[in-house]
Amino acid sequence: MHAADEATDHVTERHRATVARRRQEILEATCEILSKRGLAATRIADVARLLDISTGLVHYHFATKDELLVEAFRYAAEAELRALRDLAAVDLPPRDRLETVIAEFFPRGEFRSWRRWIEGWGEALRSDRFRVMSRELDEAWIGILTDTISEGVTSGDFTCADPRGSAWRLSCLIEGLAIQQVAHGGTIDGTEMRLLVDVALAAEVGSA
Amino acid sequence: MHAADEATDHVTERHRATVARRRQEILEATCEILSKRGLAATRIADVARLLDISTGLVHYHFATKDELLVEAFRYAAEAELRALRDLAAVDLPPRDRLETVIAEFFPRGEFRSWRRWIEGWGEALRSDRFRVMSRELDEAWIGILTDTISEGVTSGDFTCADPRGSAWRLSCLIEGLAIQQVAHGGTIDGTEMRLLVDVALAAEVGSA
DNA sequence: AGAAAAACTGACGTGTCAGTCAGTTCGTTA
DNA sequence: TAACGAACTGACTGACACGTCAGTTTTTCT
Repeated sequence: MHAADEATDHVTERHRATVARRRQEILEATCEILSKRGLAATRIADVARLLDISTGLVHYHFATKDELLVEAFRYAAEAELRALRDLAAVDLPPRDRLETVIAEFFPRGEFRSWRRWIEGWGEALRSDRFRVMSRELDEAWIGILTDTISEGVTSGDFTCADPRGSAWRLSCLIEGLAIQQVAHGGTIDGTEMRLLVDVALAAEVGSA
Repeated sequence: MHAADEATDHVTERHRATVARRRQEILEATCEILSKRGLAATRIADVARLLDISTGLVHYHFATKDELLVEAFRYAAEAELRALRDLAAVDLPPRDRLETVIAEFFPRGEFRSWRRWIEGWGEALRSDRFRVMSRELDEAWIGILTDTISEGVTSGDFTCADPRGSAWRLSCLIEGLAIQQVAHGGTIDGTEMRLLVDVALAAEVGSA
């Protein structure tokens, strides 16, 4: 049991939360179980136990398990997206901003986020709701990356004929590398991965 | 129900197959169910029904469901790898050979293979057996790609400082794009994807 | 205070499936 | 042709987990 990481203290004030508060608690707990046990092995009973509430209460807030999972997934992904947007809005030279955004996207620590995404893709193969959500969020991320590159082109810091194409290539490259690191484990480590991306980055937007 | 695609006629000679033959039949049937219903929804009863045999017989050949799934996955992946090796061994100019190998790797048709891989990565997050297998096979593919590029460098057809690095980048790029196409569906189509890869390809090994 | 609504419980119904096992059929060998 | 073992059956079980529901506790409204 590793203690606080992405720490959100569940077991807040005892009893009788508002709907909004409870929903959020349940979503956060679900994300925690989700990244620990995985999508297939996540049970409503696990979520309930983590919050020390009844399984009935989970169903009181979320009609079906599928609804709970989609909502939890979206909850986590939107938080990440907000963080990314904030980083992209910081007032820094284009190259530093691009660097910051990419660093944030890179797999780190326990890979909680990437584990979720990898399982999400699998789920998206069958579930319309998952596919639509996963796609929307991924496009939002590509959008941020495209804008960051475009601004660098405008300011003259980058040389790039097709910012959107470059954004797609960089994004997909990082996704592929993340799979190697997170799912396959150890084939490629963080440093080597960073090196591979930096070469591509130089080819896409020109070197510093 | 679409009829023959990747056609292998199950329901061969009735009754009393040899162990080897039966195992193979079961593996092929499992692959079929796997790409139709997905990993999580694949039941031993489905496999049995497809072959018109009892569930007991499936367990007679494969002790546990997990064993069946790993073996089926490996069975399919090794077949693909053999096909890829054959293509890489064909006597063609380096650039054509690289083109052929990459084209084979690209998502096509119903994406059966890619669907399997995407689900396999999810499974690899939890199962050691899946992780090891998935990683081995992916490395084998990288090996083929690296060799193909290296030979082109030796022959003077390609300009590439780091064939292995380029192979990793190209492979990961295609994986990422495959996810977009197969899991997200429609964000990017085959033509656009091909274009994105061609630009990267030119950057990695020089243009024709 | 009393009533009504909201938040919550926990036991239970129900369906599902992996895996078991005692027994049957078939091919092979002696 | 008898015996033996490999291939195979299909009914059964044990466990599990989603979702329901009748009832309980707490809060809010009048």
